[in-house]
Amino acid sequence: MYTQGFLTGALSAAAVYAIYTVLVEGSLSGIKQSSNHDAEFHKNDIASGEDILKYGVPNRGPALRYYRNHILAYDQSKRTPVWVAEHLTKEKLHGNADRRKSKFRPDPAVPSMFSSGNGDYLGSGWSRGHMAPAGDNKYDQEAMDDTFYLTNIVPQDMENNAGFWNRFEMFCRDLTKQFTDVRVISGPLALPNLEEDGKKYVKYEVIGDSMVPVPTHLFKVILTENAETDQHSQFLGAFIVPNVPISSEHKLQKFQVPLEDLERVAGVTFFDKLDKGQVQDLCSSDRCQLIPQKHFEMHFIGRRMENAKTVEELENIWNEMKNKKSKPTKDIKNLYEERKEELMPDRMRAELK
DNA sequence: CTGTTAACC
DNA sequence: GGTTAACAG
Repeated sequence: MYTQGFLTGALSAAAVYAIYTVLVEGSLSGIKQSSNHDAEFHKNDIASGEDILKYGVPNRGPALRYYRNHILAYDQSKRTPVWVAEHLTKEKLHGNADRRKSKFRPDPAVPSMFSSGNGDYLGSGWSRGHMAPAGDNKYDQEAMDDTFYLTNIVPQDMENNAGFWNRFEMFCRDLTKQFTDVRVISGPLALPNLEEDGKKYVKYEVIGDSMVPVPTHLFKVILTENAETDQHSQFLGAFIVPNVPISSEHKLQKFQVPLEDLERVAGVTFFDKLDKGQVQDLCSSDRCQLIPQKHFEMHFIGRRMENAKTVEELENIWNEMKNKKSKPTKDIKNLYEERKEELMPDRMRAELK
């Protein structure tokens, strides 16, 4: 397609035909055409793989790696995953696994020359973004620990990671409330950019001594189904999100793309064995709503209030929120009053009486 | 929840 | 270096 476009754009139709006849038919130079009659000759001419690969195949391709609760294809030349697949269920989202007990570290199974290190990310300006989220593995500490291997990590914009992408991951988890099975495949992309000279270039920063590529975009493919009900209704959505801060004004659907478009740029097909004819659009019926930014903020303000150790700290959180002009919800206000009462020293309480 | 940085032994 | 505490979206 590209070749044809290039040729017809640069040359006349007659010239194109001339080139065609030279290359394919060999009519002008008298080159003997190869035909099906020669097939046997070529067949015998094929070298034996045993000979060529006597000393093994180059071990540089994407390799499948299996962990407790996710599987990924790892690109050793980029020190990042190509894709990471996981299976979300309600059960896996509940438990006592604590991310504070986990540490980012290289997967010991990956040769160090093909692995990134924490030092690559330190001071780089980019955060270590999980592809399989830690929060999807509350049921098991070791499964959560697995997600902290750097094989599962890509350089990600901090605000994107903590904000939009975070809410995107929450959205995936919330889907388990409607569906028994949620399958998610995530990964980095390096997409071409149209530059001033009118040409497209793939350009990305690399960080640290390992030169870890900073993806221009991240993708997710989500497939949901209900095993319990007889209806085979499955829903699928593919998304490409730029690796930059994304304001809460943007809806998730803005980043939805046809699955094939993603597959084309990712160089991978997803859910190959799925009968796509039966599958419906995940985002139909208004199903692709991220949790509202306000609820998102209030959730963490609530957590901070619960952890506040002094009245001053509590007041600071309260005032900080007010300064941001985000009005507290009723729950937050109740929590504030509650904590205030709890943290109030006995003597102060006595003085009030 | 998502993370980083600074300080410490 | 590994762990802890404080901080930020």
